[in-house]
Amino acid sequence: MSDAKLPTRAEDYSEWYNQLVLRADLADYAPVRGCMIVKPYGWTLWENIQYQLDRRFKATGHLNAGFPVFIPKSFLSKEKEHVEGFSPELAVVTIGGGEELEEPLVVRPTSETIIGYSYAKWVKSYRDLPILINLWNSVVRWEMRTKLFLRTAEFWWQEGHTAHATAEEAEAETLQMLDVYADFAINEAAIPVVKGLKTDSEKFAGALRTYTIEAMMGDTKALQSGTSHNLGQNFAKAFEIQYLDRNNETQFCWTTSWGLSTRMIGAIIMTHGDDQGLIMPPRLAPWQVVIVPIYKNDAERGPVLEAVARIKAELVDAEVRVKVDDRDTVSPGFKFNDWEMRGVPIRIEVGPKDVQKNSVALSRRDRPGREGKSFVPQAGLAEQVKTTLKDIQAALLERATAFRKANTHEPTTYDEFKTVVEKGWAHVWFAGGREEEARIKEETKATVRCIPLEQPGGSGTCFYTGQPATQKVIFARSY
RNA sequence: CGGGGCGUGGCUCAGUUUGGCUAGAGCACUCGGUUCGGGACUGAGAGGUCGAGCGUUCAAAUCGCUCCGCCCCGACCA
Repeated sequence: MSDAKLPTRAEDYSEWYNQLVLRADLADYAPVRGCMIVKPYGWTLWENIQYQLDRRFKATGHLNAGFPVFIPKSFLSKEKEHVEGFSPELAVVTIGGGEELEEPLVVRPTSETIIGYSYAKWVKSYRDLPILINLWNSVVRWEMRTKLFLRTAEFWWQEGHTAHATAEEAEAETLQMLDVYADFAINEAAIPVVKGLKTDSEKFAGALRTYTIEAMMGDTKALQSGTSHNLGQNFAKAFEIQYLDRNNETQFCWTTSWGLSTRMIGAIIMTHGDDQGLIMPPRLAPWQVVIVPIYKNDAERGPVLEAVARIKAELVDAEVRVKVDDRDTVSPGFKFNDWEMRGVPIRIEVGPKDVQKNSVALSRRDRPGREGKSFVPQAGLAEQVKTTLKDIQAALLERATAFRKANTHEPTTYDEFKTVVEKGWAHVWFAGGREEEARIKEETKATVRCIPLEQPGGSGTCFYTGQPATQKVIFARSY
């Protein structure tokens, strides 16, 4: 497991990340190029993410459904931009049951097309609308360069697909789900995000508009952490999703789609992790508390384990997710480092002295070393733990927000801009288009992450073209 | 697909330049003993077609050719 120190983030951020994912036991490499195996500890985190998203989807009227992993190849071609966007990264099945297939099947890279096919069958009348469906599944995109959780050939996600009678409704849905993502990121994952609109060159293939939540990672690069697309009538027209309105006139639907993936796990790692390892936000942590029993001999062992069992039961009653590390084969010191690597928010040590004094040692993962360690009475421990978990959750969000603020700059010239995007975000007035974006990317590796929904108002001078600009955008290097 | 690097026990690597003894080390693993409040110590043990194939040679991890795989950098991306 964890036998030595991680490289520090300053030494080699990429290597820090790679080793952490493996050593925190989140995931492993698969025998298939670019694919990953999500291990139980990582999958439990994903389940907690799923639960928090799913309850929000349900609360906004969506239901889950299952759709096929195979999509007829011809479906992909029906929407022009969509096929252009996805063709290069498709996995295609040409043989089934030993026979060459009449029509090759694409392993779904996303389900807009097969959804379009189905919705066209299901929608006849304005009374059938809206359709509000979400899918929990995995999709495959044959990526050139992969990195665990951030970009793999197969990844797990949810994809919501809705169909509406009007453009206004579709836009409202798109923005509502963007809000759901932002609320989830901020309040569950403790990751501050910027809600914004993607530029044309960054939007989803086939969408009218793409909205995004963008987060700053520990190396100041940006990570697109969730997207919500207003598909307009593009897919409705390609798949003939039509209905009769109140006036008995045929209309095309307006559709949306929105997704958030296991990439969020990468975001959690890179937002909160430190040189000791992971720091799990308490609300999503697989284990919120780990209890390490400490004893020298059999005489001490009994009473200690008895106290541990009692404390565990109290925490479980208080609905705290708690793990007792009763491994006899490794030392307490090893366990401390191991669980710090894995990011458990609170560690409780129970030793002979604690048994005598009815106390425990309680350590907060967000404050390493002595500073985060205190000795607290066993009486009222459950309440103390719940309060501390809330504190940690708040502290993580606060720290990440301060970090983002400290690394977001407002350059006004291209020279300043070039320096700034080496090590942070640039929040700038911008009047350029596709061509300017491409040139800036070429020269600085930075791209427009989004046009934030929250705008200062007024106008300014574009840092690049010198033209008057009416909006500020965020430029950054990204994953 | 272009440029660079690397393939030796589970992992990290030494050995390859200059071919030559039974292919080594550390970590991890198994069994025993002592330990246990910040990554324990010790004794014994198990584990290797040296990425694959062909060739050169008395002799190949080591030299040559071919292939395969992985990593890094670029072009593409939730």
